[in-house]
Amino acid sequence: MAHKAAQWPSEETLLLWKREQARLKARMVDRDTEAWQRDPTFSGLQRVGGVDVSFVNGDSDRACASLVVLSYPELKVVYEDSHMVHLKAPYVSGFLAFREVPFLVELVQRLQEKEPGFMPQVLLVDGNGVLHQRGFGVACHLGVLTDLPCVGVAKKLLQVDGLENNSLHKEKIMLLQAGGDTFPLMGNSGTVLGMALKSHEHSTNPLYVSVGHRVSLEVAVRLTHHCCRFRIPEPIRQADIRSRDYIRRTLGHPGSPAQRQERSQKEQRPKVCPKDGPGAPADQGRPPEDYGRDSSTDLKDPQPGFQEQQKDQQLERTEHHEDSDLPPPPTWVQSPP
DNA sequence: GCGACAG
DNA sequence: ATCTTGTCGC
Repeated sequence: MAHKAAQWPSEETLLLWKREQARLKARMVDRDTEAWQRDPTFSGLQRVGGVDVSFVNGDSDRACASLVVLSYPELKVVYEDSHMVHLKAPYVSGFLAFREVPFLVELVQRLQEKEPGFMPQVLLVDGNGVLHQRGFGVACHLGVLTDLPCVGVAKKLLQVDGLENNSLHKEKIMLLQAGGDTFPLMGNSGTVLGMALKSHEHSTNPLYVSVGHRVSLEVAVRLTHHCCRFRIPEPIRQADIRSRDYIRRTLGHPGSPAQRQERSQKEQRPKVCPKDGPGAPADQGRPPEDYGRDSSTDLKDPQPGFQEQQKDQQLERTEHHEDSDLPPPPTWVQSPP
């Protein structure tokens, strides 16, 4: 009995969600607040985090949430925490945070409690920041709730405030030459909501970078670019790779009975090396029901459009084997600062 | 009915 | 987000 699939939120729920976004938005800071952000070389920046949530096949509510921390500028993984979760809210464009953010916050809290020395100085988030229907995407949401500097990095343009992925936009993309090239995403309001970034020399489709929290757009873009070994910034890419890997190791392949060894949620190994697995503290057993917001399901159809995206991904596949392998990993590879 | 739709 | 093999290119 899989937990029932979430249903489409009621209008009332959507109203509450919008109100929550407006409330939290008042706390968002859209400028640089850290010393390293002012430095041309980001001197002082040592840890960059990345978060992602990967899903289980057809299950609309089972997923693996991952938080990784990479050293900067080496971009080596120094901390990892992957964790199976039960999603309670459906995906609704404009409300991604209500689906994923509770689990991302939990990952940050676990890090704060167990290895505060590994707390990232900035977090790259898979999704938008202020480039959003109401100027408060998941990167802003996570940033405000954790008070960590956050950058929104989306792979597709969210068409809001007059922004359109039309022929004009595609022309601008074609004009991007070298990795690091950008063009501003100006909404009808005249505000620059974000930047399209050619993140890699051989990358066709740009990334859409926007401010999440406690960072300027300029720094957000420069940092994102400096984190790209491939099209997707390494912190997000590693979080994605490891969360997907965790699912494959834990659930095995759907069609093979040999992999029936399903570890239930107890098996979640937090991180640090002490061979003595601390197991689950005691927090994930009973989530407060008054999550307030939840419900409903929804799935999107893939659109038969561009085939270029796969080109970039293939480029990554051909070379990512250098670090994609991780046995039952000891989470971090460096000594605490 | 048609188009849009971060992850 | 997820489903998947081969294929082309350096």
